[in-house]
Amino acid sequence: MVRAVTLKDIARETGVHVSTVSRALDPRARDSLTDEVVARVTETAQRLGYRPNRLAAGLRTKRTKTVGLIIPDITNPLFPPIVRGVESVLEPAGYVSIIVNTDGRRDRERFQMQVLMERGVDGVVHAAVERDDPYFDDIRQQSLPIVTVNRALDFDGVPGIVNDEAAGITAMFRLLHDAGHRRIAHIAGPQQLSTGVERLEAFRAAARDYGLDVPEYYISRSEMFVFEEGYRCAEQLLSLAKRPTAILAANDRLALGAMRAIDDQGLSCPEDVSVTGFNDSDYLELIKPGLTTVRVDKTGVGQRAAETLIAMLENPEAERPKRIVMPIEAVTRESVAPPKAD
Amino acid sequence: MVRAVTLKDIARETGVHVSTVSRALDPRARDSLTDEVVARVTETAQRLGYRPNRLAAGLRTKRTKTVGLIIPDITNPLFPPIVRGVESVLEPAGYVSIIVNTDGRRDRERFQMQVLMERGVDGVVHAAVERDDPYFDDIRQQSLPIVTVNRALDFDGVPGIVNDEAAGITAMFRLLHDAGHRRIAHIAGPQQLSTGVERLEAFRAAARDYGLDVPEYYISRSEMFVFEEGYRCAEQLLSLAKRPTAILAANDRLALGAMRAIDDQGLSCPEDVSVTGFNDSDYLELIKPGLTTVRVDKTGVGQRAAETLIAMLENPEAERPKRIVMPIEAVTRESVAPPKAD
DNA sequence: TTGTATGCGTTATCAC
DNA sequence: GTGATAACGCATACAA
Repeated sequence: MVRAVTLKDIARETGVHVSTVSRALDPRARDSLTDEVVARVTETAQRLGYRPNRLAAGLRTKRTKTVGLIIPDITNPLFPPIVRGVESVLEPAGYVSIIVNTDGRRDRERFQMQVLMERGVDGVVHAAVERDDPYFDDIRQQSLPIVTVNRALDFDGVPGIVNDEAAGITAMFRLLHDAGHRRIAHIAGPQQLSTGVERLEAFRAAARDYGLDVPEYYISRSEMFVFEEGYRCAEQLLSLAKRPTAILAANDRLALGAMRAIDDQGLSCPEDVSVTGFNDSDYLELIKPGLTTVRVDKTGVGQRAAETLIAMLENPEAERPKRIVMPIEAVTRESVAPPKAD
Repeated sequence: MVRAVTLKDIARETGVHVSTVSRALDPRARDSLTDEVVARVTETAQRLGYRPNRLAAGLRTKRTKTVGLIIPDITNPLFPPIVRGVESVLEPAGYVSIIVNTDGRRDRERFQMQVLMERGVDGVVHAAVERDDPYFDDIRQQSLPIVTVNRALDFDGVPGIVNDEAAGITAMFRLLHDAGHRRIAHIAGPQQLSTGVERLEAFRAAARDYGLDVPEYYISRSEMFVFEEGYRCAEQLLSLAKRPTAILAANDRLALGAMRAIDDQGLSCPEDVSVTGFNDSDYLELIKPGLTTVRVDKTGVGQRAAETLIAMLENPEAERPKRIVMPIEAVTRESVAPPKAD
C-alpha cells in the first residue's frame, strides 16, 4: 500500500472539517451542505487526486463493495465467460470480486470461504457448490448473502441461477431420436453435482416420453466432468455386445473424450456413433466433426447471478428468488447422423 | 459483511487485554509471552472460530495481503493458466488477488489500476501492459510494486517475466526452413505489445540467419491477436502473386484464423500452405490438422511473476530483477509439411 | 511479561 | 450547514 491523499488532506486544503469533506463527497449527504462548499471540496479532491480508502470505509460501514467468486477451476473453459458476466455487472456497480478456485475439493471450498470472510466480502457468487454441502447451514446462519450459479443446492434458501438442463437434454435426445437412433446411451455427470443428476433425470424422462426403454447398462457414470472420464465411459459403452448407436454426454468435455474413444476403437463419429454434448464450449467450432451440443448463455448466467446478489445486498429485506432458470439453445453441427443399418 | 469474532471477544473470554491477545496470535510477537497465556488465547481463538479482520489489520499496517492481477481478458485461453500459476503461489503465502480485465483498452487500464489502489493492494501482477504505457511513470513514483508477465515494458525498473520469444520464433522458422520452405510469410502481432515487436524482430533475424531475403510484403501486421485478424492477414498474403508456401503466425489465434482462410480459399493446410503458431493454447490438440506451435509455460510464468512480486513485497530493499526469460519448447503437430513443387 | 494509549481513514451521531 | 467526537478492529510504541 502507498501513501495516498486522504480526507484530512482535503480538509486542510479547503479549510473545512473532515466530516464536512466526507459529506461533500457523499452524494446522499451532499445536499445538506452549501453548494459553494461542495464545489470547493470536490474541486480540491479532484485536483489532489483523492481516492477513497475502501478499507477504512469498509471497517466503518461493514460494507466493502467486494464480493467473492468461488469457482472450481478457471482453466475450465466454462468459467471464464461466467466470470466475465459476473464482472460486467459488478464493475459498473462499484464492486470488485475476489476469485478463488476450489479444484472441486470440499476442504478447499470451506477454506476459501474463510479467506473471503476475512476479507469482509459483502456476498458470494458460488459456481462450485455441490448438492448438499453440509457447511451451508453455517453460512446461512451467518447470513452472508450467497447466490449459486450454473449449479444449485438441493435445499432452498439460497438463490440459484441455472440453465434449463431438462430442455437441453430433451433437445439433444430429440435430435438423436429424430435422426433414427433407438440405442441411445448416456454418459452421466458426477452425481454430487446438480447438473449431473438433473441431466441424468432429464435423460430418463426423455427416453420415457419417447417410449424408449433404455437399459441401465446404457447409462455410464463419470466421476468428473473431464475428457478422460468421457473416454473411459465411452470405452465401456462401446464394448457392449449391443453397442449404442448414439451417445448423449452430460457435457462437452465428456463428449470430446467419447469422440476420441470412438476414433481410437477404429470407429468414426458420426458414421458409426453419434455424439452430443452440453455447454457449447468456446473452442468447439474449431474441431472436427463439429459437436452438436446445448448452448448455454454463460455470460448471461453470470450476469443474472451478479444482479441477484447485488439486489440482495442493496435491499436485504426484499424477497429472494429461489431459482432462476435460463433458456438454452440447441446447436446442430456434424456429430449427429442417422445410425447405420444393422 | 457479517458480525464476526474479534480480538476483544477473545480478550473478554480469557481475561487478558486485547493487545495481549493480538500478540499471542502473532507468531513474531508470541515469544514475549508466557506459554500459558499463548496457549489459553490460541485455544479460545480456535474455539470461538476467530478469523482476523484483514481490513482492520490492513488499515493499521498498510499491508493488505492482497495483490491486483491485471489481464486483458480472462476468456482469452492464454490467461487462465497464468492466473492459476499466480494464485498457486499467492495462496500459500496468504495472499489473495483481485482480478480486473482491461479488454486491451488503455483508459480501462488506468481505471482498473485506480480501483486496485482504492482496495489497498500491496502490489500488482500486470499481464496487460503495452510497451510504453505513459502512466507508468506515475505508478513508479508511487512506488507500488509491479511485475509484468507475458509482456514487458520498453523501459527498465519494472521486472518482467517473459517467454523466450526469439527462441520460439527461431524454432518455428527452422522447422519451416528444414521442411524446405523458402517463401515464408509472417503474420505479425500488434506493435504496441512487446510480444508483437519481439516476434517480428526475431522473424527478421531468423530470415537473415538463414540467408533468406523476405520481402516486406510477406509481413502482414495484425491489429490484435485475434482469429479475425489472422484471417484477414492470411487473405492478404494468399492473394499475392508469389504466394508464400508457409505462414509463421505471431500467435495461435492468428494461426487459426490463417488456417480458416486457407481452407476458405480452397487450399489446404499443410499440403498447400504450412502454418505455425505461438503459445500452444489448451484446446489445440483437439483440432485438425494439429497446429505446430511454440509451447510456453503459462503456469510457470505466472508462478515466477508471483514469486518475484512477493519477494519485492517481503524484502523491499533487495535488488529487483529486470527481466526473467522463461524457456520455450517447440511442439510439432501436423500443420507443417514440405512445400509442393512449383 | 503484560497493560495502556494511540492512530490507521472513514462515517455516523452528536452538538452548535 | 458545519464542527467535534467516537468508533470500526487491529497493531504497536511506550509504560509499568
